[in-house]
Amino acid sequence: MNSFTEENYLKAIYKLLEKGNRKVTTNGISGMVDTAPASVTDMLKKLAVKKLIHYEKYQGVSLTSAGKKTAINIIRKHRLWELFLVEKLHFKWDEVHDLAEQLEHIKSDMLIERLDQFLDNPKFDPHGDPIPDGKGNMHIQKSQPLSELNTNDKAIITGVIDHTPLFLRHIDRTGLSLGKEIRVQEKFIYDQSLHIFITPLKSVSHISHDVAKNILVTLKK
Amino acid sequence: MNSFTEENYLKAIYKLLEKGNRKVTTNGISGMVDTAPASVTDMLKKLAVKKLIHYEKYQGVSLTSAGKKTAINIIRKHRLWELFLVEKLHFKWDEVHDLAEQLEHIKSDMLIERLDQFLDNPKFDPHGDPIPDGKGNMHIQKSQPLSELNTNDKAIITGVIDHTPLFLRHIDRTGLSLGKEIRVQEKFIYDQSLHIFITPLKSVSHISHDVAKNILVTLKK
DNA sequence: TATTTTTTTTAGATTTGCCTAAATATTTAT
DNA sequence: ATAAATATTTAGGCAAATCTAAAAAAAATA
Repeated sequence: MNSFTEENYLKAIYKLLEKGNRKVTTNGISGMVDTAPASVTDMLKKLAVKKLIHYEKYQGVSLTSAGKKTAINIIRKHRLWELFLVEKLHFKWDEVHDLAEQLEHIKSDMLIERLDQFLDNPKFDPHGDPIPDGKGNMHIQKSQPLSELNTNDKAIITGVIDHTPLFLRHIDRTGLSLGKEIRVQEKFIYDQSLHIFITPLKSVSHISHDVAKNILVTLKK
Repeated sequence: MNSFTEENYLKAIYKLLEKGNRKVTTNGISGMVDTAPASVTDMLKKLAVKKLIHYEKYQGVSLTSAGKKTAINIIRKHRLWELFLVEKLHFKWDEVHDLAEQLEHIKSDMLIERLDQFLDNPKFDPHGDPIPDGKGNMHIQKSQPLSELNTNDKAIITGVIDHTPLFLRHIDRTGLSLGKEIRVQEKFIYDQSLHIFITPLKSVSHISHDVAKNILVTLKK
């Protein structure tokens, strides 16, 4: 059985690998788990002994298939709990991260199976991130930042890049939310900001480039 | 903030106090938390410094009001989670203890508030034990062991004394369950076993004294 | 009451996960 | 290609929670 802490390291490594990095660095992990690099080195050795990561001194790390499986399972648990909190306990999408961070470490396969059923085998969490199934498979949506759309493009909001509560609460104020259909009414050349028509609300929002970069959409042809 | 482990000690002490003991012993706690007496002594010192218990060398311990409050809150969380698992995730009543033992340590007042609401502010858990409210108050049912009933007494099953899965599963096989109305059809002098008529099922179960001692009922006049 | 038994505490270690400071590798820049 | 900067690892320690063995106190018994 892996400890709470080990699980957090594996999750951090998984997320860094996912973000493009093919080899993950000690410093990178250090930032992610908010722990001194020297401590990270200690843990890497431990995870290597347990065959959860590939690790060679100074060469960075990657996940073994066992490590990847563990990491994905934690992400599965995290996202299921987030959805539970939002959908059943009526938390807001900016409030659930830290709580799910605790709940994801509860040890019980049966619990997660039941939670999954209870939520009707959901494919996406409240931020639009895919929820891996019991085998680790997940639906990848082909999406792009809202900032890449052009005038008259139609799209659906499918996710966010920035997951901070500050950003999420900001989005709430714009009228945008997951699943909403939108149309780019105008894209301003000067600052790349956008006038977005939100179809179901029949209203228009002005979105800065900084915000648009952090919203993911799927184009509607 | 108290650690996972500290919380378990407080809960153990609370349960021992509840069971009649007015001063709780090191050995008693040791058995409860499954930890060597020497380790218990260490922890007691720590809890005393934190003013969660009253402790004097060799004199046993009791809870301060802060300690009691913490203990009751953990019990509240434990029982709410148990009910959630049974009622919403369809676990059986003999399956939820260990899981709730993990879940009870999740730190979030808001989570518990919401869970409580989600479950409609329940007063009792799946084993008939009272769920303390946010202020620590709980409904005490006046109940007695089934073994104390006499022929023709009518009663409702309201709880169990033995909480082990083995016992709980055994009860399931008898047809008895929480809330069921029963009548003592016959009490055998020889071995104190009982013939119990289960009103809603219109069926009769033979219950040994050992089992009857561990079932709690409320008399119907 | 004196002695034996039991309970509790102290002492000294261990493990996990973390730290800082110093040493060593690697990378970047001149 | 060498020097400077950065990244990583080693070394030595610390705190929490645990252990075993031994000492001390309390309780039970003769």
